Formats: sequence, C-alpha cells, structure tokens
Amino acid sequence: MVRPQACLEGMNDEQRTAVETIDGPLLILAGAGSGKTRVLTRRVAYMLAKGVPAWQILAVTFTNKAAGEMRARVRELSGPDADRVLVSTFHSACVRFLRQDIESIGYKRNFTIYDSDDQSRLLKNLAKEANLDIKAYPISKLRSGIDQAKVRMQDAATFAASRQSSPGDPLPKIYRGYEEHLKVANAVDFNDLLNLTVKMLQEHPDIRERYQDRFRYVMVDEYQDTNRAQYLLVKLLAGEHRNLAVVGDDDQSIYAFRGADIRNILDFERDFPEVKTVRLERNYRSTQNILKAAHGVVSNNRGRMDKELWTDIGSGDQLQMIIAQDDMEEANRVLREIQKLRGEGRRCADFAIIYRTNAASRPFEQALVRARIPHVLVGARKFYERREIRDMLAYLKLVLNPTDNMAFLRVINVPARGLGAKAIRDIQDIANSEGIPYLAAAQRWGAGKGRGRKGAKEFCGLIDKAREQVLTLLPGELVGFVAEESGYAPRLRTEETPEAQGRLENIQELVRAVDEDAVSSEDLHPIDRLQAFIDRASLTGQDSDLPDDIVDEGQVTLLTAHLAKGLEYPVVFCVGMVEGGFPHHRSREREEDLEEERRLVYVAFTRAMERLYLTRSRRRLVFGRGFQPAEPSRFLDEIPDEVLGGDKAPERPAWARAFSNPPSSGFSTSQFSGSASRSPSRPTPAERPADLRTFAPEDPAEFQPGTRVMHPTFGLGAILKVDGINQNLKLQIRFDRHGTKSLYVRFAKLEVVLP
DNA sequence: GCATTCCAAGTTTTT
DNA sequence: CTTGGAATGC
Repeated sequence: MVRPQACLEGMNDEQRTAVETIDGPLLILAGAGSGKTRVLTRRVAYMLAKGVPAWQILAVTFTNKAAGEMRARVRELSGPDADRVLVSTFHSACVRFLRQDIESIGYKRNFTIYDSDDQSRLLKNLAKEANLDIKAYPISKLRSGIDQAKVRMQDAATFAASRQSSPGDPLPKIYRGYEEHLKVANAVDFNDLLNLTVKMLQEHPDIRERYQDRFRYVMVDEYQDTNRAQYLLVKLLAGEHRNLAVVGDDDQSIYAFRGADIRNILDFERDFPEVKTVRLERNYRSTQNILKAAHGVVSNNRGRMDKELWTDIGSGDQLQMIIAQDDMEEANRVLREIQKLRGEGRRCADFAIIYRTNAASRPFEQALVRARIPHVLVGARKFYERREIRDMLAYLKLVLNPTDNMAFLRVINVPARGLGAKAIRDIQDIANSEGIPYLAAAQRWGAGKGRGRKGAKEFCGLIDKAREQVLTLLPGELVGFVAEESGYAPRLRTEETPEAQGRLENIQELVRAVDEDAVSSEDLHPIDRLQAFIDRASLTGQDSDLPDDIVDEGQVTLLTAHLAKGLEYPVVFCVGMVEGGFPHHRSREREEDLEEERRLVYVAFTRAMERLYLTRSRRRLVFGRGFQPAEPSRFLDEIPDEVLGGDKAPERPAWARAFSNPPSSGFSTSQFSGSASRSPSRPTPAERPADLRTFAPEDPAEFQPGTRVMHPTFGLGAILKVDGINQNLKLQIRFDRHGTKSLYVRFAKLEVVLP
C-alpha cells in the first residue's frame, strides 16, 4: 500500500483516528469485534506509507498465532517491506534481545530456555533432594508457587523475606535451589525471559538506549493481559520517545491467573498523561442478540470500564439453548446441528466448538470422528510436547549449551546406555562437588572403570561429534545425525510397532520443520540458525495449526475459550454451560475469579458472528463420584430472556433429573421448540414448592446440622445429626412430612435448599 | 540394570 | 481414560 490515504479507506472515524495517530502515546479501547486487528495492521501500513522505516517498528502480541496472523496481514498490505517490521510475542522478542545482550547481566549467550516440563523435572529432583513430602507439596504446587513469585518479580531472597511469617514452608528453599540450578545450567525459564530483559534494560542505560533508538514505534496488542514485567518492559522501550500504542479491552482480560494485571490498562492514562484515547465500540462481527447476551453477562462485573458494543447488523437469530441428558447427548445434539446447517450450505470451517477446559473436548471430538466430519483440535496434544520430539530437542539443546543439565538428564539414558539411577546419582554427585555441568561430570565419570562407563563415554562422544558437525551440516541433517548416531532412530526401527513408526515419522517431521525453518533464516550463522529454531520450538505450542484453507470445506474448530480469543466464526457452540464447568469449579469461590470467568464467557460469546448455541447437560462426570446432577451455569441467568431460545430450562424439579431416562438413542423432540424431554419419575415425587431453589453439593461439608434439604420422595427436611466421613457420610434428617430417617448421602439424592 | 505390568491418582486457562 | 510411578520379574 503506497499511499497513506489508502490505509484509511473503509474505516470509521474512530478507527481512522487510531490509524493516523502515530506519534505519542495512544490508548485504543477496542471491544470484541471492533476491527482491532484491522486497525493495528492498517496502522503499521500507514506508518510505512508515511515513510517510517520498517525496522523501527515493534509490534508485540501475546500468542504466536496472533503474531503470525498480524505479520501475514501487514505483508498483504505493504508487501515484502513489511518483513522488516518486528512482529513478535513478548517472549520471543525477549529471547531476541537476550541472545544479543544477556552477557551484560552475567549469563552466556547460548542460554537454554526451560519450559514448564523442564521446570517440573527440575523441581522433582529438588524435591527429592530435600526429602519433601510429595503429597503435601506436589510438583505442580511448587511450580505455580515459583511462577507466581516470578510473575510478581520477586527473586528467591525477596520471596523468602516475604514468607517469613510461615516457617517450615519449603518453597523459599526450593526456589533458591531452583534459581541456583538455572544459573549453573545457564538456563532461563519463561518468566525469566521477561524479568531478565527488564533487568537488563534497567541496569544498562546504554543497552536501553540502543533499543529505544532502534524501536521508535512500539505497539502492544492485548494490553489488558500484560503482567508487571511486560508493563515495565513496554515502558522501558517507549519511555523516551513515547510513541507507544496499546490496544486492549478490559472485558477480555482472561490471564490474571498468570499475573496479568488489569490495572495496567486502567492506569495507562495516568502513566502517559498526554495520551490520546480512542474507543472502538462499534462491532462489525456479531448480531445484536449475541452482543446483548455477552453484555448481559459481563456487565455484572464491577470495576470495568463502562462501555457497550453496538452494531447495525440487526438482531439476528436468538441464541439457541440445548439441554441434553449427558455429555454424549450434548455432543450428538451439536453434531446434528452442524449436519443440519451444512445441509443449508454452511462449510465446516464456519463452526467452532468452544469449551472451558481441554478435557471437555473429548465427547465432541469423538462425535465428529464418528461422523467423519473434518475437524481440528487446537492446542491439544502439541507436536513439540511429544516425547520423541522433546528428546531430540534435548540433544540439540545440549549440543548448543553443554551446561544444560535438564537436557542432559532427559537423554543421558535415552536410548538405554546402561546408565541407571545409581550411575546418574554418581554423576550428579561429581558435578555438585566439583561445581561442573553434568555433561562434564559424565565425561570424568566415564573415564573411570565399572558398569555403565562405556555408555557415558559413548554419550559424551556423541555430543562432541555433533558439536563439530554443527558447522558443516544443515540443521535438518544435524537432527538426522543425532537421531541416527544416538541410536534413537535405529532403536525405534527395531520395535516395529505402529507407535514406534509414528515416532519415527514425527522425527522426520521435525527434520522437515527444521529445514523449512532454515530457509527463512538463511542469512544466519548455522549455530544461530539452529538456536533460532530451538527457541521457536521452546516457545511455541504448535505451528500453523490454524484451521484455515487447504481443505475446501475447511474443518470444524474445537478450542478453549482462552485460545479462541481474537478469532471469529459464523456459528459458535459454547458447550458445557454448567456450574463447575463454566464457571470452572476452581473459580467459584472468589469474586475476582468469578469475574474472570465472566470475561471468559464474554470472549467465548463474542467469537460468534451469526449463530450462537449454548449447550449443557443435566448430568456431569465428577472425578471420583461418577455422574452428578449438573446445575445450569449461573451465567445463563445473566442473559436477557428475550435473546434466548431453544430448549427451555426445566420446569420440573431439579431432583427429578437424577431419575431421568438415560440418554436414549432416539433423541427427544425438535431441537429448538421442544421442551425438555420428559421422564416418567417412578417414585412418587414429593411435592415441591415452585420457588424452591436447591443445589446438589459436591462437597459433603455442605451438609451440616440445621441445613434444610430436599429428598426426592420424602420431600423437605432438616438435618439433625451428621455421622461418618466422606463416602460414608450418614445423616439423620427430620422430614416435614415423613418423620426422622437415617440416610447415606451416597445413596440419597439429596439437595441443599437455598434460603 | 532394564522392561514389563499393574496400580494408582489426578484432571484450568498459556508463553 | 489417561498418564505416571512403583513393584516385580528377567
């Protein structure tokens, strides 16, 4: 796009202002579907057209997906010129900066990135060393504890100080051990990428100025999701020239759990008083009914910027409620809708199924597989998380960074080289007492005599050889070299199982990916080229899993609400709308968590362009306890009645659900008008006041003496006495009509009556 | 030391 | 239902 004016075509006034304002701080409050991406890409094109050199522009996003999409769209607008714009995620931008200048803060440039898997393995070792009770301190807890500390930018010492009130807590010590290990291994974790970049820029004015000078124009997408380090980073980069444009929507802040601080957007105007604020409230994506529903939910949140999207698209269809007996039927009903709409000319690519947790995808995927409908599960089992891929990457990491101890541990005995737990402990002991990396310790240990020495020598020899080859082989060839020489691939070949075959293919796929990647970075030194590839593999879940093109009909997309942010689909099924599912059961206690769940619902709803289905089932599987009656999500009540159609909420009492027919092969009546399928309730039902509100407790602690409860046959009563624990909880209940009875919670379908 | 087999436990969201 | 770890047999 050559002329600046062309970049403004077809934009509304606010969008135009956002595009044209390239100097000084700019806050774009962009509601869902308000053309935000379009504004951002046009803005870049506009700057280029105005003569801003591409390399002076930095655009930061959160996900690789968003970065990729933006890069592509800028390129469409501005041609190859655009390739010099740095469009990147926070994390990969930081890797870039750190690979350049990390020596200033005492690391070596070939540092390794530990991902969450490496973290876990490391923590497991540390926990074992410290004789931690794994039951009381599961690895996941340790990891999230450390992550939380890092997100708050507390180092081990600060953290320990802040925790002095709780002596006996092993976390500070583990954190210290963790940090020591990282430092020795010349490794950094995800949070370090951000924190260390901030540290580097803070402590070294010369470096800071260099970056400020280089990136004269900075843009940040999804600003509402920035955490403290990201906020500081942005300020450090833009602090001098102040050409900083941030785009965000407080209603779409869904990453508080990993440290996103919504205040960053709320306070932007204070940080940059001369800011120009643009509000994009016109929605180009969804029908009015969809917007009303989304707004109905999110407007229950306190502390949000008051705004409401509008559209002139028209009301469109009502939202369609689907109520099924269980998750299988729920999936089948969704499937039938998809089939029906396909019959009306929709393509598979028009549909998205959005759920709260990955685990919830299963029945839907199964249904699609059975019906042979092409579909893609976004972000499920990731390529780079497959064992063989991680193994190969560990080899490569070790080649580039011989001090990467986690990589060493991962592959020292893969494939088996006769080095068991004992040998590894010996090697670790040497490393610890000598203060050398594990790989060097293995070399020393292997020079001695005894069991396993040969294996250690082989391993060290392999790594050495591979290191020599880095310069002569192409990256893809190097992967092949390692796969063969390590015996990894040969061993898989001897297995002759389909699984091994699959792994071999995955390694082939890795070779291919490396080669493809190498093409795009031909101007780099081979080592940097390999390093760049590994960085990308460490920071990216999956490549190009985006559900676009290729298949003519496209594919149905299945994804979590988190992953759906920024995407749009003509038809969306928001599934699993039950208490404990959406909102997630871990987020039902605290008001802040609940607000985040509400924003998540808002994100999910606003993905829909034309039709939005909300589905739920009456029963759901609760881990230990089999099927439990599932209450409808409270968020459904927050949707205005007039926009909601389809299955009606059950008029019949909640307790009758437990006796409903199992999902029959023949489905109930028509999908939309049909009342909920009726079930003959066998036991004589107790009378139930129409306005009675109850819930089926998952937690037995809900049953306390004095609590009012509802029983299917005995009706209302009050608990007199509670005996037993957990599975064998036994209640004495005085029923209003049937006298006092003793019941096991396990068998009685009891519900707690809300006041 | 290694492989197989069985048993148990654990299920949020992502870079 | 899946995965990870422990126990057992070679």
